[in-house]
Amino acid sequence: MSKERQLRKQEEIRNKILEVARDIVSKEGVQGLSIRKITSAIDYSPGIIYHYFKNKDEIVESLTSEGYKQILASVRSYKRNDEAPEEEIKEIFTNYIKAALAVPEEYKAFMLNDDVSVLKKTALLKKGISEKSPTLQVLCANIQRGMGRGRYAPCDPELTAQIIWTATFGLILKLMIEKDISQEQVDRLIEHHFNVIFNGIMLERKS
Amino acid sequence: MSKERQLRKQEEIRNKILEVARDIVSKEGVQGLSIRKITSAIDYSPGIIYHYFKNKDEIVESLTSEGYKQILASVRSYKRNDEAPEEEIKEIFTNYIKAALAVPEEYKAFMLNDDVSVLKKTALLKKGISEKSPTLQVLCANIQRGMGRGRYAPCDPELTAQIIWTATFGLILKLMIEKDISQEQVDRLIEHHFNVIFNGIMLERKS
DNA sequence: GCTTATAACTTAACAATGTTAAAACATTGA
DNA sequence: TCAATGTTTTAACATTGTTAAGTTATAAGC
Repeated sequence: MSKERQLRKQEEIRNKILEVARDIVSKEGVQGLSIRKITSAIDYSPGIIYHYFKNKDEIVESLTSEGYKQILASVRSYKRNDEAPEEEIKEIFTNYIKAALAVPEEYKAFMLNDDVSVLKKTALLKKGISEKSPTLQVLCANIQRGMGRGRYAPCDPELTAQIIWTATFGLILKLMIEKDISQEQVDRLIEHHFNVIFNGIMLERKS
Repeated sequence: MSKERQLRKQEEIRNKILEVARDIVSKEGVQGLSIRKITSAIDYSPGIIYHYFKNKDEIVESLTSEGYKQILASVRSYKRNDEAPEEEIKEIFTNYIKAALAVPEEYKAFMLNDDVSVLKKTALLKKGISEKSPTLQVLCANIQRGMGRGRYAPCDPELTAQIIWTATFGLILKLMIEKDISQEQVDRLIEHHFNVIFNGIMLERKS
């Protein structure tokens, strides 16, 4: 009768741990997180952690991948724009950027962790990349659409998607590291970022 | 009479410490570096470190900023190309990327350290940015040259330089995190990266 | 309701980390 | 040789993640 209640209680504490941990991470960064900080915040002894998690890494992984899921969730809503796929790309990635900037510590930890990073998962330059990352998938589809309509220059869509993706990734990290940057500056940078990606810096195409 | 000899000996040990530390970092990453690993490698006791360095951070900073200087040094040689400044840009940044890929751990630690990172120093969007970073400076000058000749679209050179810079930064990190990536793949990505930046993905300029 | 088995939690310790103060040793200059 | 200065070690401290053994609580069976 209490089997489910027991499991629910267990989940509850697990979530409490994650909640407190998330709080610490958002305030002091992922390196400011410690087992004892967590347990003292929930009035338990340090050892208890290992009843709910394998180790500290599992907490961090759980935390950051949840954060990334949240980012991906905020990307789902975008309006189809068949004539100008680049508008769709811009909208999707702008959402992605803003969502990432809302949880910078989680994002950095998730992306830069060699073991988990999406950057690693999306085996670069190999076919079928885009299936693993929804963002890359949509990006790829849009590029193909623009290409099909003769609006974009002929290219390898997956390769191009990777390039746009890494470029945007760099912008995000820059925005996170940079302090004292206003919302207007952020918007202006994003604007210019996509302007370069769509139009390039040159007036006439070469080669 | 031994004042200089003494200083030289001091410098020698300091360098030995840095050398050993660099070795550990290149093998085990910056997080694999520990005071005791260093001192046991040079057959000293842990405490000695603090005779030559303020603390561990100073070692890491010294290490990574040296690594970055080395990267910048490899960028100095490029051939002037007044008709096609983008070729110069491409050459400079390709050198920069390759040099960074040669010391990935140092580069990552240097760039992502909130306290030291160039990303922070180059107060974004403010006038006079480029003076602080030689790479940005040259990049900026090239953009202005291309613009002056009516080869590039009108833009804020400093802003555009920042965009190219962050985009390339993202590419570098991606290349570092991604394992099992061949030299050809790296070259192809770099090629495409600059192709997008120079030409954009669209056939005709919009807006 | 008592007993018992299982789950939840604490305690205390371990090893590894950065760091420091005091002591010991070495070297130099007079 | 002696004192002063510089160099290195020693031993400790506090903080980390982690674990094994013990303790307490909870639930199930009779």
